[in-house]
Amino acid sequence: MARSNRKPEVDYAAAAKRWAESNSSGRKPTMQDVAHLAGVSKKTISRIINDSPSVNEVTRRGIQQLIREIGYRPDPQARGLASKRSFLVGLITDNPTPQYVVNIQHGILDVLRQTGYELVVHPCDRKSDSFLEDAKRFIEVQKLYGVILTPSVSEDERLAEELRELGCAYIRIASIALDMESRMIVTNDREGGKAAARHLAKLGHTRIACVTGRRSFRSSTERIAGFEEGLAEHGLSVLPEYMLGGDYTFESGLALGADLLDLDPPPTAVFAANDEMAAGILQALHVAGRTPPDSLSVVGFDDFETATRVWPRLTTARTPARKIGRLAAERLFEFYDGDREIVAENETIPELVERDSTRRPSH
Amino acid sequence: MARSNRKPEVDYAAAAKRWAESNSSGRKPTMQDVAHLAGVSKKTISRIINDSPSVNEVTRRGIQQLIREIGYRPDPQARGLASKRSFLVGLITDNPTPQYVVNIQHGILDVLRQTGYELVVHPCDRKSDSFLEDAKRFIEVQKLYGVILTPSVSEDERLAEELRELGCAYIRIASIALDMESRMIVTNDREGGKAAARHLAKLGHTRIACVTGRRSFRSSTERIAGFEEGLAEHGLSVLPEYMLGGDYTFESGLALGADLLDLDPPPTAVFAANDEMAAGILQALHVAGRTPPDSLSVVGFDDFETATRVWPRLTTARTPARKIGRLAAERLFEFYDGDREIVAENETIPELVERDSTRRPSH
DNA sequence: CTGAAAGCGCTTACAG
DNA sequence: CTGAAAGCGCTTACAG
Repeated sequence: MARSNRKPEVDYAAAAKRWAESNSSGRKPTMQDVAHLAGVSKKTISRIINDSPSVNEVTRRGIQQLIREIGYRPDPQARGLASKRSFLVGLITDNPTPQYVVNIQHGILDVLRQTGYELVVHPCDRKSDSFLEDAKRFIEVQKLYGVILTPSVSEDERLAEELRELGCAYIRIASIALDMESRMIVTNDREGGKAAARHLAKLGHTRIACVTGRRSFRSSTERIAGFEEGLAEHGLSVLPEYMLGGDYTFESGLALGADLLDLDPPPTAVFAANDEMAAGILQALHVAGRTPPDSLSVVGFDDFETATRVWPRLTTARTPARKIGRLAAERLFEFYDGDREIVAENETIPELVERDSTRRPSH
Repeated sequence: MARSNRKPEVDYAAAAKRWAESNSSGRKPTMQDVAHLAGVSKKTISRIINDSPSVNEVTRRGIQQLIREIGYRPDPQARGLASKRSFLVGLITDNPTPQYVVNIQHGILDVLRQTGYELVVHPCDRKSDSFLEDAKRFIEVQKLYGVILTPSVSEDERLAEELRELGCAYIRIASIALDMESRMIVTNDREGGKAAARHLAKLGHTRIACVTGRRSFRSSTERIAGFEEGLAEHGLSVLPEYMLGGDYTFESGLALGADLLDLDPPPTAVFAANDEMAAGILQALHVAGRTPPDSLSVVGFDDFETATRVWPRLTTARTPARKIGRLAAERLFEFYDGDREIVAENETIPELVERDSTRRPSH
């Protein structure tokens, strides 16, 4: 049984067996137990679970095996207390679209799973007076490992500033770069707007309306700006009176959809800055007895469930929310690892999905 | 400055001032600091933050004020480490409807906000081999204060058993009582099904179809059973060949909606066990060139966003998800407080919302 | 590459 | 009603 390496003194398999036999009570092993069984100090076990490079390779392998066999799980609370940093990732959102939020969550969890980190959700109201204070307390008290921010909280400069002061890693998901590359996932909504415009222009539309989100939402201004750029490529533009201001809700789409019908001459197509408003426009048409896309083509943005539930099914620019969540989480961990090179993507491009809500203008 | 009570020895306001002056570095106060300033032991501070009754009232008031003034926040990690219980509530879900999940989350957070507890989300796949093991590790490693389970994981007896063995408080949200009262929030889907049946019967429908969810989903069997009970009150029933088996997805509704059109004689109304399938049926009708509810009335279940996005807007039985989440969280904390009397509701009744997808049969 | 000592900020168990 | 001591399970900072 000659070993090819030194350090044959410790038989880790036997140690595991010893533990199993002496632990009839089913007590969970602690770092102390592992250290004792392996004949090393706690510090060495600590180095191993923290992936410190300075541990003898043979020792490391053996102890990793031992850890697996006896089912040792480091206590996140103890680690947190000692290191002043928890194993929790915070997701701060103020986005009202459940489909977006849940998909982002799933994307983040795709990365967190099996890492020992958990996701703590924190919806908030950015307009509340205590917003900043609440967020600060949440981050500080929980000693979050890092935070992921979705639009529109991601656009809040004061919150980003606060995070930096607290020394908390964060990733901002937004339609344009608002921060250093290592802290951004950019969704490039402008390109999605462009794609929507090109699609309508190619179908032959010329009298085209827009329903925007609030001006304070960067995603909306980007989507609309992209749309206008795309139209301009074809020598087209949106007349000022065809530019209607919504707020990303279905209800605003429903109300503005009715307004759209009163426009003279009527537009033959409309681009809504998100699917919820596009769905509202479709419903307004149904209420008025129209059968879209007969007299009006409608393009949305996001491609969440709503897009395929409505009739006709929406042509829309897709926001790949789950992927965005995944990228954000990957970047968060790279950021913190510091020296590892950043290789993950940090940008997504919306892709236009053509369905039944758009067709050539009928005349 | 005579005080009406003994214990005038400690001037807490002065103590707070002293802290503010001596703490120019901005260090967060710890329990030790508070104890020192108040001239008591840590144990007394501990009693106060844990609402222990055995503290002198005057002392308690003064120290609570002191705590507020110097901004002391107990460290959840340290508390967790010492007490072997974290300040985290887990939400274990395997429900694919984002609108449900997000609303439940919001309901739970309505209760958790300002308590210091945080919500950790844990979507899972109940069919996975490692499901039970994963859940166990999550609960154990994080030392969760408690867990809230939504359908269908809430229906898993092995998981409930596991939770009991781990000594972890839990609340099951389900359509019927599956556990002791203190561990259940019952949604009574059966009543919703009944209401749907009565509505259709009153409109004069007699040839009525059903689209069910999977038989393994209790909510579906309850909804359908309630529906049949409601019909029976009016001497009606669903013919076996009018009973179609879906799986709660939009896609299954779309496929079965097409099948519905081939039935001879055709039904004049259909009850789908959730909105997603009802939306699928509506779309199948549109695809076939029908204009519901002309030839077919459709009733759904849930009243999530989808219900009002589709055309015609769905008549449906409402699942008050946010309220359900709130009740579950309230119950979770009562359960743990032990001796407090349980007064919160533990049951919700779906309410029928009448919209445009149902009308009298046309003949 | 490895370890001994001290400490993170609380609670527990006990004593009075 | 209150407190002194020990300990929860780790990491840090230092030393070698």
